[in-house]
Amino acid sequence: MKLKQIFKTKVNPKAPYNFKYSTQNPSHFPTPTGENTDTTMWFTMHWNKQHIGVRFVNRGSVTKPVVEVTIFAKKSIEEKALIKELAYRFEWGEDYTDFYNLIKKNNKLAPILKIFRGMRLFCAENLYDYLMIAILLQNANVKRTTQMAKAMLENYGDLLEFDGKKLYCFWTPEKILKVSEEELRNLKVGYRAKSFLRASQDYLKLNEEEMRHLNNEELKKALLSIYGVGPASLDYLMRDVFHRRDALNTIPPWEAKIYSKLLGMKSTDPKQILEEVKKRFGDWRAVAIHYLFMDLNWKHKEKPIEWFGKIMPY
DNA sequence: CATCAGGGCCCTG
DNA sequence: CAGGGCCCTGAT
Repeated sequence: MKLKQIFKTKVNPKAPYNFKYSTQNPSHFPTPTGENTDTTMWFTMHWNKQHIGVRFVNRGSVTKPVVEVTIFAKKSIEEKALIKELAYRFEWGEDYTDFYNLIKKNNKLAPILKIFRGMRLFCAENLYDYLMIAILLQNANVKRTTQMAKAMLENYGDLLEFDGKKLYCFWTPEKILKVSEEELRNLKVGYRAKSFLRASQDYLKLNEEEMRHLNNEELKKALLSIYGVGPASLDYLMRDVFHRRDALNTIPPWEAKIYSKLLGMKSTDPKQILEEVKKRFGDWRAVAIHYLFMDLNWKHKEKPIEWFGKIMPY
């Protein structure tokens, strides 16, 4: 479906804000729901029962941040509420001063701030979309995840046309619940067919807006009540969708190998690594690991790092 | 060529 | 709490 421009405005994220590193993540598997350059980002979302297209253009600098936001849709949209939502998802108002103070003397993190100061932990997706992504990631490598995501989007997503781009919008829970498990299985998503359906049912009982105000324990309980969400997906959801800085409590084996190297540790035991990360970074540990992990991924993208390529073959 | 570990979660014992 | 089953990929 073709969308038209509804409004264009400028926002000022709290400085320092690094547009490039706060709008793209080289570790993510490729999805046809968004596109990036270093200065522009396009993506799709659902908002007030509408499909919308979003474009960000960097019009400022790290110390004087300006993001031009253009919204495409069919019908009118209330500007203020949508900008507030985007500010939440992209952390435009967040203050990382305490984190920067905490790592001032850290020999691994302090040096990379020269490049990454002003990077935020953004998440373009809402809870439902990210839930579907979490299920796509389970028990699958990047190749398989990408293939399943493509099949699902082509069959149940909506193709939006705006600003010369054609990008898919995720399916809605209502839409997917009308599809049979067998039909989903035909897309080679395996047992995840059941997870998509049951997670969609569970999601409809929740209120994402209210969940943002829950404390960690309450939020954790609510998320674990969703079928298909276990300890690993929980950390991702808490960190990305709900911006909890301390959402690092279970480390999968392959991540343990990476963090061990990044932190200069001998052990690759997930438990020991978690203890060390807690000791060094406390309640900022999810952010700290994100900074280290992004540094690694960007370096790998520019010039492949052998040991990392072996663990993470994208 | 066949086999089988690995990955994250649910469910049963 | 341990362990089987789900569904594929990729290493052996």
